[in-house]
Amino acid sequence: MRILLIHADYLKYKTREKTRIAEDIPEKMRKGSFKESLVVFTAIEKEDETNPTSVVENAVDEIKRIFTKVNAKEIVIYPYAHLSSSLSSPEMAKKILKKMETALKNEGFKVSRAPFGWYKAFEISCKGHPLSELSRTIRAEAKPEKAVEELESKWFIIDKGKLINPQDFEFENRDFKSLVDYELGTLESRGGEPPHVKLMKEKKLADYEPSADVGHLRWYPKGRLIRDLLADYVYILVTSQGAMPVETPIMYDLEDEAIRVHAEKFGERQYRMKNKKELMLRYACCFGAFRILSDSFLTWKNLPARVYELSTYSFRLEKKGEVVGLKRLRGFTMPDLHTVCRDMGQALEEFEKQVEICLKTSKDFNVNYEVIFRATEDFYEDYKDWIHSIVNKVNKPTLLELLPERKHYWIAKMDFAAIDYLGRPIENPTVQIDVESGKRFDITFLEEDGTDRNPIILHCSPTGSIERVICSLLEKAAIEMGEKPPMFPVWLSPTQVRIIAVAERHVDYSLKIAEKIKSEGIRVDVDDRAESVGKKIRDAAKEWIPYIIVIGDRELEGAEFTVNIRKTGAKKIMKLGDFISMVKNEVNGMPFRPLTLPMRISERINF
RNA sequence: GCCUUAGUAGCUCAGUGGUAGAGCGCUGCCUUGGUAAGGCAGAGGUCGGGGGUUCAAAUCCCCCCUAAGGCUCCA
Repeated sequence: MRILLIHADYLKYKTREKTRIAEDIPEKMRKGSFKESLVVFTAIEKEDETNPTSVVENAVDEIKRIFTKVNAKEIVIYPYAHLSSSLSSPEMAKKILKKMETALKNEGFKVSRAPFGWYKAFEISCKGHPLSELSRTIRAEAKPEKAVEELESKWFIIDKGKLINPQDFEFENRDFKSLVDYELGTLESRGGEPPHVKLMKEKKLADYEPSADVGHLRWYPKGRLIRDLLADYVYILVTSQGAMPVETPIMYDLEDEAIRVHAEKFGERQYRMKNKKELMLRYACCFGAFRILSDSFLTWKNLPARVYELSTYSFRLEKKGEVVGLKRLRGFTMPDLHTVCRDMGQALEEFEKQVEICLKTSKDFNVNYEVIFRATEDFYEDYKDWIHSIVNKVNKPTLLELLPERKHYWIAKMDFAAIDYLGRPIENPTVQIDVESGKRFDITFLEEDGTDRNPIILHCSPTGSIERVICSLLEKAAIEMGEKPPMFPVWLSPTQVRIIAVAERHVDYSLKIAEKIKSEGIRVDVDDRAESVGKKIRDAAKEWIPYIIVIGDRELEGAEFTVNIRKTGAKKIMKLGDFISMVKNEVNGMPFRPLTLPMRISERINF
């Protein structure tokens, strides 16, 4: 709180016009006139909201002290926003100002208060003696640190239906051991920059954007193409499961009680912005989805109801030192599926389906996930059999965390993590059972018996953030380097087929073949540069292109092509039709988008 | 956010007080080639930004920005 104290001969004010945040006042408060008074211009600040009682106490003490010193006759509290650039909410300000007034009255002072939120004309005559103008910053006393001991989680490994103490478990798999060590805080980190950072730049997918905030990336055409393909992938995946895509705003008004409470739980990691309103940038799609659901008329017949949004972007003000590459960003894109469930039975059924789609993404990306199931102890006791059946679906040892009590909005969740080159987990898909938000966001549905109920809500991101998916793919490639040629899955490769024209006279024919391949829904380009064949092969390999076809005199005459297949390193002589079928078979069922770069690579920008 | 380290051409880096460098990439020319770098030439720099010390600063000092590593944290 900031206050400016003026010892005045007189103060006169008159209300002119209301502002949006004006308090309702009785007629007699519309103007005021005071003599020999201590006028306290007051601005209530953001930080006062955390401990208003203590701020009021401290302010009252200070005002009392000065009042006695200057020997004034009465006190006037005058709201004056201009003393601070970090104001509290108007509601809180009104509350605190009134509390100050009451507290001072209770101590026997003659106190008046000018109305809050009005444009006022005023006239003041300052006495001009040394103590007649004073400014003070009032703070809440430092809150004694809460000595609440955090209850510790219990950790187990579920393997073939048995609970095993992690210390006694015999690990057969590097990734799972890394995950367990990381979660239990015993991971010995090898250190070093995760290799995907270099790769994302080298492959011209993405780069840091120094002119934005830390942790916001620029995406080049190839990276953008991969992002779009992944977005298409998740869209098809969730809509095939009955999800309804929506789109909601990226920023929310903190005056909304439910949003504020939900946001406070997220702590300091929010982006906030303030002009007329105080707004927060969303850190997930929950707000938008919940607002749609709470404004909808839901009945038991509608449930389960699945609402999907790809958050381009979600914002989290991660600590600077923690932001790295594609792994931890301040602006990222996350598929977010919310499922409204009638009761726990339905929630468990849906949870199971969502675990299945999370596992499917592992197959489609060809990325291994290790798995953690987290639940409160109560939930574990009540649903032990169900948990074990879910873990069975995963079909490998799974880490189990049991929380002594509910800390967050969920009572159970399953997290899937890829493991990076350095052995650290990249948290990707997740499914969570939320028992809190239904009530908090006033989401209700009409039950069969005619009563209104709050639903259970599942949160699910079937892939984790798009950036982290790409991160996992690059980290996996880095791990495989040396053993085999690193590459993306063919359906995600920006260029799927590169045609190399041996000499200039082969370019026209190369382009003709390329057009044919392109018309089959395959991304193809032509290296028409005046470079040696060796050089062009090398460059294509550096781009991790899955298939390379060289076209020279031989191909001009015959009907067969030599194809370099990256995955196996094989050189195969094929007819064009057979080649096209082979590629189509490889990308079968996966989304397709055309190449968004010039077909002739001599025309390309070197990003 | 804290501690440590770094920032020189588009990229990777050399240069420790005295004329701004190399390789790759780029542009042009020569070469028209058959499976992982053909040859020659040229362009390209506010040496991260600002301030200071000095006759003279990429180089020494201070502040800031950005990045990396570690710590801590991530419903």
